Amino acid sequence: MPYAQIVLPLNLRGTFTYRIPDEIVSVIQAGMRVLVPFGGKKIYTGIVFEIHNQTPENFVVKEVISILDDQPILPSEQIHFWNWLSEYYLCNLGEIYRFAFPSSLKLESETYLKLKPNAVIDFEILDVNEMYMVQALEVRQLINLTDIEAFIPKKDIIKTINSLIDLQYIEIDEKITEKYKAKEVAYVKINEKLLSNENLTIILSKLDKAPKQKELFLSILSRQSDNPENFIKKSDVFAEGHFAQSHFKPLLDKELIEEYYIQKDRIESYNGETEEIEDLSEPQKQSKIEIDEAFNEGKNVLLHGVTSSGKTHLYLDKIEECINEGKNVLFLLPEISLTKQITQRLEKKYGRQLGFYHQKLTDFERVEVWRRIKQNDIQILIGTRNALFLPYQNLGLIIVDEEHDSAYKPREVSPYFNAKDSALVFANFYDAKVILGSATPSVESYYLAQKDKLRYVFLNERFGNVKLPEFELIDFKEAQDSKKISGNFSLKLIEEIKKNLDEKNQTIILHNRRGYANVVECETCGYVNYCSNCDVVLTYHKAANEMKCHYCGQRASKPKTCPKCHSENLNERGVGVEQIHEEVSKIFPDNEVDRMDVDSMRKKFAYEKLYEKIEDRETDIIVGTQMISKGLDFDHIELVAIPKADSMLYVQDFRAEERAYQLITQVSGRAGRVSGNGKVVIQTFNPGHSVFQLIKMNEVSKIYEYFLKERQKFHYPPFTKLIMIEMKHRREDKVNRASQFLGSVLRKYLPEDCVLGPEKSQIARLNNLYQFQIMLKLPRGKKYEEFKKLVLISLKEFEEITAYQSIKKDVFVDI
DNA sequence: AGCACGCCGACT
DNA sequence: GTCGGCGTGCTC
Repeated sequence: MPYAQIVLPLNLRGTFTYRIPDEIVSVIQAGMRVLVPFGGKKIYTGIVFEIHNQTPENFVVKEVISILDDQPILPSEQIHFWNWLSEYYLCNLGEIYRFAFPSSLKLESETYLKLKPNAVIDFEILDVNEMYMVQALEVRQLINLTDIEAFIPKKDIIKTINSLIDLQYIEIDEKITEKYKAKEVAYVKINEKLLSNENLTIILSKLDKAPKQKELFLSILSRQSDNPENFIKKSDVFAEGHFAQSHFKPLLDKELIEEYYIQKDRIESYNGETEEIEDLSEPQKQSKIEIDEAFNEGKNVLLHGVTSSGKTHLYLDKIEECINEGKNVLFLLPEISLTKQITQRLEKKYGRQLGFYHQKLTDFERVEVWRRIKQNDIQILIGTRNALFLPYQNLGLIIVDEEHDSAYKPREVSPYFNAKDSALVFANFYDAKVILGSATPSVESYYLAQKDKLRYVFLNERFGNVKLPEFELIDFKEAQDSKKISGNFSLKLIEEIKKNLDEKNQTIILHNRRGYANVVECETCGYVNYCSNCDVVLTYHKAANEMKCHYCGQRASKPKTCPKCHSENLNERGVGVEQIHEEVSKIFPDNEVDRMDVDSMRKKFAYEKLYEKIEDRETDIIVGTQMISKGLDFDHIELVAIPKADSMLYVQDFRAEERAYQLITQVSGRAGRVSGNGKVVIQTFNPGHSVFQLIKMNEVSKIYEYFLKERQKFHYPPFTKLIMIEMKHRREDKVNRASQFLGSVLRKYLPEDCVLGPEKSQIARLNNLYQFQIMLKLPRGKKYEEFKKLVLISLKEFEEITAYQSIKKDVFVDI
């Protein structure tokens, strides 16, 4: 007897077994969607992962209700990929399913039923419920599952439906159940019968009493005769504002014109001219040869290209080759805002072969891309991490741009997978190649390259041999002692900025902290303003004049006096980007100073407006957070200043120094892109710090040697594997006890030095949930697989304790 | 995840 | 007396 293992869109471990009814056993395949009953009355869209003949023993199996696809919607590569993801990242298949599928492809109980046309119903054999159902369907034709509850007891619904389906009396309406509808565009044309009729004058004279209608008719006629090949969009006719529906309708009624519809893609494709890619420069050609060699040896590539070295140019070249071989390309980016530039370059060449996929698309747009990929109608897909789940037919190359970016593994949305690492595995299932590209590769990728797990290709020269910016360190302590400062700026730095302004160049100032002041503290009693939902101090935002929690988003007004002792001595501590912006505006009152951070960019088109201002050189100085390190490719930025560089280093995170290096290098890449005279000034209390010294020397391999040595010394990745288990509950004692228990279970199976904690998370309470975490430091290699199995056993043992089931538990593999 | 069941305190 | 809070158990 055939059974199917089915994945349901629920956060539950594993797959569920269903019996396959005889009628569909010949057509059902892995990767198809099916409707199945689950629990009391719910119906879900599941995905067939496996078909087998093993009769399950410990439970009563239910039957698959129906199949939704006539061929698999998921290719087998995706099934392998999902299985790998769920094993490697210790997450449930259901979570992956939810994340991977546009929601209109996952129907739930909103499923409609209807009577089978031509069904001859024998009422004699029906029971009461079946009778009700058939009668209701005769009256209403279509009924969704929820409505059926009105006349049939919940527990009998599934039984009734199944038996009526068995009798071939009713069926599930797939056209209705598919929530997705193609977008249709209205077109108009002159009624064809008229065109053969030469007597247009008579027709026109009939319209004399309705001049507007006549005008409209003539307008459509002239469009049509001017350009007989072109279809006339209805919206274009109305666009000029001359005509309204009230002129249109009578013409339709008189059968002078016709209206018709054409299905259209929701996402507009580029229809302009396509052009060829320019030739590669000599250093780029060299890199290309190295990439080709690596690919021939079956190796993937880490392309380390300094800022403005033209990595994109190389990508384009490899994309072209891949397309010519008849294969498809996936181009991954950490975030949508970066798609613009790459798109502009690609769409000129590939036009409609190009597709996009990211979190900002509407559900219907996603389905459209999904289908085009399935039909092999898109050769190049540009997208963010969720684009890994599209049903590619023939993938040949994956490019992971800005591979170091932490947006590839956000901690907010489950499943918690790293898109960069997953891309390497995913590509393998298709026998495709991967290029990881960055100007500042992650330490982990660099290490893989050292071990030749990835081929390291270094593009050490800016395009056109433009010089990299020069670095200067300013000792702020010394400047302070000799009184050569003004606020947060040394006089020397002010001088540098002034010089740059005099030369009519633009300056970027990086300060990676939002808000105006980090803390508002009462000088008299020491009171600080905490968020009421989180264990976090509120940040003062002067521009919005409010206190904000950067974690839960709570806002409060700024207190004028201390809420506790009513003292007016409120002290603002901790410098935010707003304060730096204010300071710079005061130092350079005659110049245009703009701020760029999430708070100032929140308004619609704020980013676009500022972008234009910078491009038109209306802005002289841009003060911003890490946001300014991405995408600001302008020709006249010559100076990058980092007044408080130390703030980036002293963060409680073993990657803090790596992040600081990446951020500084990325921002510095904005300077002197054309002139080669770029300069970066770093102000620090600690100019002797290795990170600053190594950046200044610009000896890339030494920087990575330094990072790797530090990581090895303190047993951090890539020398160990980290798994972090975070537990949350609104009652502190409960989550504390639970985490202690899980800690003890883990220690039972794993060596003592592998388990750290539990301890309170850095933010002990977030959104009113108390948080505790356990860190697992596991060895690499074979041992890791072994230990991870033990972790899984521990987690299962923990889950068996019913008292702890209300605890939210997140597992982060490779934190 | 969702839903039913069952146990306790706050109400008409 | 009942309504509804949420802790617990279960789903192929």
